[in-house]
Amino acid sequence: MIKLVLAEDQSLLRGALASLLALEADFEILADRLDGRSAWADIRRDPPDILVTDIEMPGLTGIELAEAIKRDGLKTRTLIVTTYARPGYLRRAMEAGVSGYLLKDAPATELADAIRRVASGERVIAPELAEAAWGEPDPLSETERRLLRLAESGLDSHAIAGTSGLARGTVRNYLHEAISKLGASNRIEAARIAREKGWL
Amino acid sequence: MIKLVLAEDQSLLRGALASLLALEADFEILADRLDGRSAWADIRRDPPDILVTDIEMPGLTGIELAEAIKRDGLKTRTLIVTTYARPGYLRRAMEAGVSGYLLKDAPATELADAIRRVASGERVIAPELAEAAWGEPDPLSETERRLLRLAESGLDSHAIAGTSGLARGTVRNYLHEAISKLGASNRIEAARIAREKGWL
DNA sequence: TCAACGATGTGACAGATGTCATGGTACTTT
DNA sequence: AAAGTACCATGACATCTGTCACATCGTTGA
Repeated sequence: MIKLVLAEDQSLLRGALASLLALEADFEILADRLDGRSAWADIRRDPPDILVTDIEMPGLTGIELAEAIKRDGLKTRTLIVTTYARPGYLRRAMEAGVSGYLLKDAPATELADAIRRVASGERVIAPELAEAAWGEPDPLSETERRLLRLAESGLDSHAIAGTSGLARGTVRNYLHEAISKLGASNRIEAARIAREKGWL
Repeated sequence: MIKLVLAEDQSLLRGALASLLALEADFEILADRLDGRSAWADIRRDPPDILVTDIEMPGLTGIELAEAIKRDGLKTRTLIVTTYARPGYLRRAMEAGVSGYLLKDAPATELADAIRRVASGERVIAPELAEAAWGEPDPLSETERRLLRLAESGLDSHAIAGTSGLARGTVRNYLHEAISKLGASNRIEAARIAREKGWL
């Protein structure tokens, strides 16, 4: 019997998956949660064999859950199920020691199969991503990432300086660095590129 | 027997919903499609009672499907199921004559219920949105919307002028209009606001 | 200790952007 | 016919942005 915990913030999908997986004779669903923090409480109390989780959730992200599991040395293996085919996400997930990374574009029938394979110790990566995993590494520094995020929301250099405690000129220097690293021609394009690659 | 067509581009969700709905004794799923165009072919050939559809899909959007159904006078009633709680989307959906608008945050059990209510002639709107429906109307002209979309991707005024066949100064005037209508302080913030409200 | 390095900051300049006044055309409404 | 309402355009100006050279300061490694 493979014991599962589900973490997914889209209720419709979570409910549908829970019903569907519950139909499989060899699965037992211990809990389904819509945020990372309550899922973590469940996992800690009674570690399941497999955690099936989204990445972007309120509270803790799926990747942070995987890191916590690794840190505490729990037996639980993590299977990420996400919308985003972004190399940066996959890279961070691998570093966090996840055992599987599927896309929500995958056919539903593949999920049960992937869960069984992960449970038996295999590693499952969405084929679309298998190669991209070894794509370019994230070139951004933490500061550049932080400022790019602020710029993305429409703040100007002065406002960014205010909220980040830097000088106006320094902000422009960092954004300039980000722009040139990403081959963009302005901060907007830079933010778009970084987001597409999963670096934001 | 309620005949259904499903249109949803996330295969995992589509598959899970199809399996789940197929379990209901009074539902019959005629087709499940991942793009608007092939769903439209199915609907035209043999109009179902209900179309359950996402909004953002390749080919045709769910709203465009609803418009096509209305235009051709088919008996099919449309139930939108989307991630986006944006007043603008809801407004456009209502204008297209949809019978229901649910969020993917809704519990899975609500979907079958909503389908039955729509089939019996009721109108079902996600409660979170019932009020927002009467929110501010979209203040943007088509041109402003178009240029805002281009600006959002990081093109500068010159590039936008090139791809849209306008003069550089005209582009800035339109963006200025959009910025002031939306109470933003630059084009980036304007694009963000418009997107959040569902006007982009 | 000293050099190297990274994070932060300044000043200057060209070019892009936001703002405003102004004017033209075409289409609709009254 | 007159007024109103998009739409398209130009010119001018202040401000913001992107770029670059250079300076400061603290930490780290040799």
